[in-house]
Amino acid sequence: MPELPEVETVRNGLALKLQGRRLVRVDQHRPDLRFPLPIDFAQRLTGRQVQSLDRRAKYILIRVEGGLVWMIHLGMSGSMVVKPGPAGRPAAHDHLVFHTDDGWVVTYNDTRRFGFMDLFDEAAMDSHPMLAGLGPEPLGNGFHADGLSGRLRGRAAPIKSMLLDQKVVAGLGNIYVCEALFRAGIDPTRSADSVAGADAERLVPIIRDVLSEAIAAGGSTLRDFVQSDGELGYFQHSFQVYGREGEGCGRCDCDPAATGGVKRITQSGRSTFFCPRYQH
DNA sequence: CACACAACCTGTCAGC
DNA sequence: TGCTGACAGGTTGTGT
Repeated sequence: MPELPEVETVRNGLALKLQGRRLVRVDQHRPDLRFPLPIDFAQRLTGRQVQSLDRRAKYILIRVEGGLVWMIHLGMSGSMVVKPGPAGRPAAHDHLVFHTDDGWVVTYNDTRRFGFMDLFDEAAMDSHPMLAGLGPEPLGNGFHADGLSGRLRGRAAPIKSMLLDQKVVAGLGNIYVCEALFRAGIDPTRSADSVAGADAERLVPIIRDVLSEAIAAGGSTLRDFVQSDGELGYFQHSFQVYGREGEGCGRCDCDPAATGGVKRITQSGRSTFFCPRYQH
């Protein structure tokens, strides 16, 4: 499911219901997600007030009373859905259920269990292994052409793979990398090094635009992704290449029946969608 | 060090 | 209907 826009959408929805509320009960239905949950996770969260919700890359970082940070990563299939209580029977893969003092119920569901959570002291944030070493936020001031070029220069790996690397830029995933490279007319198989310079300069604002538009649309809804309020994001209707193998790309006037349209290839084990006639 | 690939886990869909 | 294989939005760890 979730790349930066989806995680931001979830953070927003959670903030509306959780900020300032106290967690009066936490039901934990299994000891682990992708990794073991911290010792006494549910017990340590119970009774604490939620202070603020932030996002870094694809992580949701929730400050709770007592100087703790509750970290959530949704993995591929995780969701946090908020509903008015009381809670019914947990559905399949409802691994954690959080109850607020004003009667809302937040359920973490994750079929594939690639997601994970942590709970640690605020002071340990900078050195947290999942957060240290992340690249700049693509929507922040720290993301700029000079910096991006610096990280791409000398790298032989394909630009597609480099942009998926969270150390290069934090928060992009398979969909938005494909879409950004398409909009920029950059062939995903080109070496990262060859994109440093003028192409990186064009790419930076395009990445910002794609992400901003997706956030404004409430993210993309694929398969079972739902926002925390149960609404559906609709940015998937704006995809120009992702998931559109064989269709016309809409930018070049090629006839998909004759040229094959959008192509799907595999790079570093992930599907890449692109138009070989429009992207060079 | 840089890069490719398998693994983690479950579900769905296409093809036979 | 049922089986098999491919594939799915991410990240980590291993191997070359």
